Amino acid sequence: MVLTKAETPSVPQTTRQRILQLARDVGYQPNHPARNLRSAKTMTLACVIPDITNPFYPGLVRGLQRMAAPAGYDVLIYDTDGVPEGERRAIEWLLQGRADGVVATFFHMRVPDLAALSRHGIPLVRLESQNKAKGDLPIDSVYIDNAGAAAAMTRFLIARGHRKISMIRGEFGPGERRALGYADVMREAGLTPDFMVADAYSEEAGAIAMHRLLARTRSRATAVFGASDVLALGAMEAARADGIAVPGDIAIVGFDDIPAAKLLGLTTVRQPEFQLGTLAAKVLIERLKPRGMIPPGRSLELKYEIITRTSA
Amino acid sequence: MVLTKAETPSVPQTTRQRILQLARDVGYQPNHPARNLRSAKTMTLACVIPDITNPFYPGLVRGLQRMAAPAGYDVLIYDTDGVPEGERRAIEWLLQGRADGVVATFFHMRVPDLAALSRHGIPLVRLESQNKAKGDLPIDSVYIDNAGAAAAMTRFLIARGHRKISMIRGEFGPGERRALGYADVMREAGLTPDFMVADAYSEEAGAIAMHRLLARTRSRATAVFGASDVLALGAMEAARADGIAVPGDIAIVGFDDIPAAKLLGLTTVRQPEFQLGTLAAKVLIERLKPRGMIPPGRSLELKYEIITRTSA
DNA sequence: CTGAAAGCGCTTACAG
DNA sequence: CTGAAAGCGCTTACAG
Repeated sequence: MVLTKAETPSVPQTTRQRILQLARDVGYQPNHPARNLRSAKTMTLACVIPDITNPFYPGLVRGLQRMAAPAGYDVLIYDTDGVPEGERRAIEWLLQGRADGVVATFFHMRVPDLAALSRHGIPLVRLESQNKAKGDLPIDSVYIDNAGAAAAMTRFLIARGHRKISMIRGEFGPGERRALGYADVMREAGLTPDFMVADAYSEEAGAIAMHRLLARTRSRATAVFGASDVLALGAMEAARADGIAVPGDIAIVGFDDIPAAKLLGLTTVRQPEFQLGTLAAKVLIERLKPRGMIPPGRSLELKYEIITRTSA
Repeated sequence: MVLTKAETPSVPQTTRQRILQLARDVGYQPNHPARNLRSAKTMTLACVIPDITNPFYPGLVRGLQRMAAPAGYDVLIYDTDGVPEGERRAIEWLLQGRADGVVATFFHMRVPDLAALSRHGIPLVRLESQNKAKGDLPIDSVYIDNAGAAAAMTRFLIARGHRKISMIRGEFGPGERRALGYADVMREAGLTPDFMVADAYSEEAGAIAMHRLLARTRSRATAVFGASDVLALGAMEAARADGIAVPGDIAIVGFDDIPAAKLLGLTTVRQPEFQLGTLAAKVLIERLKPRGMIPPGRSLELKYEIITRTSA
């Protein structure tokens, strides 16, 4: 009792101190699994992302940890590779009760796929805007306005005089909404959206897409918008390999503002990844507190920022 | 029984199928915490690192996951910030039984600090060479020869005609052995080792150290060896900011070969981080298998490689 | 080989 | 307010 309660009026102070001292001497540590079973809590948060190797995510993870650790939560990482199979596997493991709550980026799973988590009482914070009906599932969202940010960046390029702007995008994930924002602004300006789809959010995929873009003989773009920094950086490398000057011959911009973007002078959209992490964790931990009724899912939007550097 | 055993000779095939189908229909998932308590296993591996935000570590984590997931293990991340307090906290949490085994990089903890883990039956794989006496603790090591690699890189710079070579190093962690390798070769060549200590393995710290180096009026170095890529990249940025050309005015080399090193043409030492991760996980999982006696700690060394690019 | 019982180490709800 | 008992959901060792 002395060990569990913060205060114990009935036990004399000296006895209390003796017990605590003894526990320390003997190296007593409460057994985590036993505690978990009895209290039906794992004190673990899961973070489901495509790939920790993408420099955007480590900052997010640190943000999660910053809030999780003081609250006593561990942080588990599941990489899905942005692939349906990977996302399904993550959900399945979570359904076994490996974590109390989840912060996740899903490229493929839709609300029906995620309903199982809610049914099992595992709250979910998504790192993307809830497109539409999440039914009345208590799923929260923490995100930036991807479409709006892509639109702003496209407007920036147009203002700089670019007319032929191509976007290198991933087929799934955040690239979808970014493509929307880009296409809208292009059409508004009387220009034609032009997409080159990369099959992953990796430098290699970005480089391949860029090579394909550069191989076109006529009507070549004067600016390329990478739907993520990793894609844009791959494109820069491809340009350099082909002897094309950036921004001299072609402008390149990205999205995310990963650390390497600064080093390479990439003009990009800054997402506050650390803040996204802390906020997501906060919302999740709040929801994990025992309470009467389950509040409806909230949507929390954070601000993005256009960072102008030398690549455009 | 049908649910736990892979085969059940006594139960008719049709009945077996019916049971399994029913379990699936009903969405049965074994309860993880209960299983953990009873079997005294958490089926999670912990990864203790200074900072997931340092681009060297995500690759390592992926390597761990690659081996861990198929074996049914989750991967937990603890960031210590390379600070004694952070490392102690990680050990304390692990002592509560939050993971079955640990892969770790400790900057400060020494064998006596780690003995508690062994006493609690939690195996540890360290990502650095065991300097000396680990007693007879069954602690494994997976690493590259940091001193040897730094020596090789220093020889490379000397062969290129450099005489005044400074090293920007972190005070603790892998920088210690790298500094040793560098200093040995310098002295052998009749040159004077020169250190600038950065107070973290971050770009900012690297840039500050570089500015200090560049501020020297006389006997300025012609080459700078960053004890890690992040430090070297910070130094490159500082040089650029000061209008110093790389490699024209000063050569810069690093250590790790993080993804950004390639993009920026940094000459560096390649560490096979993914392979370090898979190997560490393999060793750990092997040790976690129930068996009679506890084998002594093993030391496994992987190969490094000097990657020549344009910065030197 | 099978099935029923014990028990992992806690926390929580409950009787005193 | 306190202390002893029940029980979380499994797995494992054991009797039949």
